[in-house]
Amino acid sequence: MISTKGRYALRLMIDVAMYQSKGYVSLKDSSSRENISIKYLEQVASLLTKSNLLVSFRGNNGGYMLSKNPKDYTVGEILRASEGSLAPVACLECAENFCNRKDTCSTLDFWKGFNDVINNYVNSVSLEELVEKQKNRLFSDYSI
Amino acid sequence: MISTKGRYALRLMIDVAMYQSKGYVSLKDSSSRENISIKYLEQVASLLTKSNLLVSFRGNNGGYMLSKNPKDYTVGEILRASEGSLAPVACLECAENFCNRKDTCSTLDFWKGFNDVINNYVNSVSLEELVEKQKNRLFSDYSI
DNA sequence: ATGATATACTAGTAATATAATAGGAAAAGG
DNA sequence: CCTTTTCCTATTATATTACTAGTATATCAT
Repeated sequence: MISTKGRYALRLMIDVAMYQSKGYVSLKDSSSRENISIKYLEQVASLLTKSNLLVSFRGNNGGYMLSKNPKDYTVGEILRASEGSLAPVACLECAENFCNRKDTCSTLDFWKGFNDVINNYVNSVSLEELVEKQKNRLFSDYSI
Repeated sequence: MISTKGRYALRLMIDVAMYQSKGYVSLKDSSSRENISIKYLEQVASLLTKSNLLVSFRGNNGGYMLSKNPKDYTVGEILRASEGSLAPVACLECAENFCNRKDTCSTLDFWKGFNDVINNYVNSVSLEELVEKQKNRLFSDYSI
């Protein structure tokens, strides 16, 4: 289960991508558009900035911008920066498996396959795809 | 992240499948083979029994057996019985999405795709596959 | 300079979930 | 009747989640 950190991070990245054309996007604006507590969003933004997925600028007219083109982000890197590992079991979190059952475990291969399927999916979706979909949704919104 | 409930449930199902030829498999035996607390394994077994994935028998020479052929179980149903939903986000846990953002959410399609990928994988692996792999591992174990 | 605005960093906290442990009741067989 | 086993409920220590709060620091407009 993905926590609010990862979910908010993804929404923030999409929001920044959609509004950064006019300059740095402040959390005040993002948080009100996305209905997320600004103080909590600060912590999420901090994770993304530390991982160099966002660039921050302090002070008046400050805020955040993307560090690269939306097409060059995968959702996977955004989720891993905010959530930590997406591994379904602890023994697959880092490259080396330290579990002492690893040579006889009846389920390890299954979990490895699961881990691969998860990472293949999140790495196959780009931020750009989500941003374009959302732009189309907003432009074609003829509801009252 | 899959919790101990789901991981132990899967190992228990494999263990029962491997040893049920001689009759009901007791948790005393399974727990010592798998190095899992018997009291905790009781709770896991209870979930599987309530979902009719295991059949229990009380008293002397009692224990658990599978309710059907190993090839007719998917890992998905075992994990869902023990873990609950495997949905990556709460709004996809039940058939109807009650989230009030569902019509404008920029990330819902992504999460739906994620949910599909997860369920397709866990539903594609049968208990039999894991049991056969484990049997081969034990038979070909020439280590001291 | 000063004040408004914004991020950066650290600490605290209520609620919930996890991973057990514990005790006893009920069933079945010898 | 005694042993073995599942069944059921309660308790608990620890960790995680999802925030809230406060303060420091940077930037810009006036």
